Amino acid sequence: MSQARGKPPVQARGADTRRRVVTATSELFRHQGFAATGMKQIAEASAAPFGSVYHFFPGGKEELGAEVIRVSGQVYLDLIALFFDAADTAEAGTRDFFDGAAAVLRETDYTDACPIATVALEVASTSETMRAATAEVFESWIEDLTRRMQTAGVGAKRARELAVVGFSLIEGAFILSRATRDATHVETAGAAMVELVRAELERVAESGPRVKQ
Amino acid sequence: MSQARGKPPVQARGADTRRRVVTATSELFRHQGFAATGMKQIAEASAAPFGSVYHFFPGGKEELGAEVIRVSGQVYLDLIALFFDAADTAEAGTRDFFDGAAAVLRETDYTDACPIATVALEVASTSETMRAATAEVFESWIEDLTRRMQTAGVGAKRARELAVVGFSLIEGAFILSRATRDATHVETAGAAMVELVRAELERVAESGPRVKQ
DNA sequence: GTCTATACTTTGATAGAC
DNA sequence: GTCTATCAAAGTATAGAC
Repeated sequence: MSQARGKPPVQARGADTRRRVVTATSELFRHQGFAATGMKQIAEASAAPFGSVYHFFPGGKEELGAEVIRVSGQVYLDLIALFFDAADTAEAGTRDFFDGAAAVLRETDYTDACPIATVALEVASTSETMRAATAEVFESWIEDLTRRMQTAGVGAKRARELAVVGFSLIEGAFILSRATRDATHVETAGAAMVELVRAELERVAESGPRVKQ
Repeated sequence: MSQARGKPPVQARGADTRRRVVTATSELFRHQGFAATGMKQIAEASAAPFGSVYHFFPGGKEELGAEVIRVSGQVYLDLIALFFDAADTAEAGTRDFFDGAAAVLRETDYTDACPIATVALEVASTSETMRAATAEVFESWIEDLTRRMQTAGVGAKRARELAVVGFSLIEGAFILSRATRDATHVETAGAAMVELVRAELERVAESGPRVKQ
């Protein structure tokens, strides 16, 4: 995009390699975590020369890791948008998102849950730069969910509480479902979240119109 | 326990070494996870000779890991009992447990949350024996919480749902709080759980007595 | 930008003296 | 049961030819 005209696309292939490295690393992180993933394994999975990995990420594993966290965070943000924008209400969006997550979990043999939760726990007390990256991503999710709740009519403070609760429910249920290989836990957590959202919207519907009159 | 009588306590000192290895490994796992923890680091932290680690755990890192998961699970089960048995109601026990967890998180600079969550995510798709160990531990927690809810008067099905929701809330909030270094998330999740328990107990109080009359 | 070779460290694990 | 020495393999990272 930034090289739309003028400069020749000398980095066309390189940019593609970089993207492949990030994508492959993201999958490896989600599947086996940060510490268990080696740079050689990353190069192999990316179908990229080993040297290229360090060419694009001179900071090594930590720089690559932080980048992967940010990109994965954006992808998940887009996924949230996909579900909630397609739904008629915040309640329906919540339900569809949890049910969709449970379905994906089953389809992928319980490997495909949160792309960065494993890494987040691994680096929380061991790498300040990566920890900060996970914190930024999680905050962006919480803020997005908060905005959606507010749009649905929920007050700012309560909207953020619901966002934190929704995040916690799905992340915690992911842990339980992956460990037990039983996706119904995600559905149970989803049902609880849907009920919380429904109750809140009902409360808003009762007190909100009163103000408008 | 299996050598309560007959055999002399020839392994008295050895048993102590073994215990130190398990305890030290548990702390290392909680702090930095499974893959990032080395056997040599374990020996050093345990103040045990390297060879002794393999003497007690011939199966290597995986056998030691599974043992650590089980022991940590039991310790946490005792912690649940400590809080809930001291509380007058299930609602109070829930509140105290979440608030206590938040306090510990702050006191330990956000390292001391769930002892096995990091490992559980790491091994979920990479080690069947360790995955099974985490599943067993999580199930024991869920069952314990379910029983406590039932004792408080909640029906079996709903009691298990609340247990799953409580587990998910605290585990998910742990991820968020460790990443952002902000323990209020655990308190927010706790408040939501307390409200769910309170509402359920209220429902039971309204419909339950009717049966008894 | 690509790719190979290599430096250096650390890993999990084993053998064997004590 | 303790402790040291050692192994082969894998880890991260770098240098340098192309």
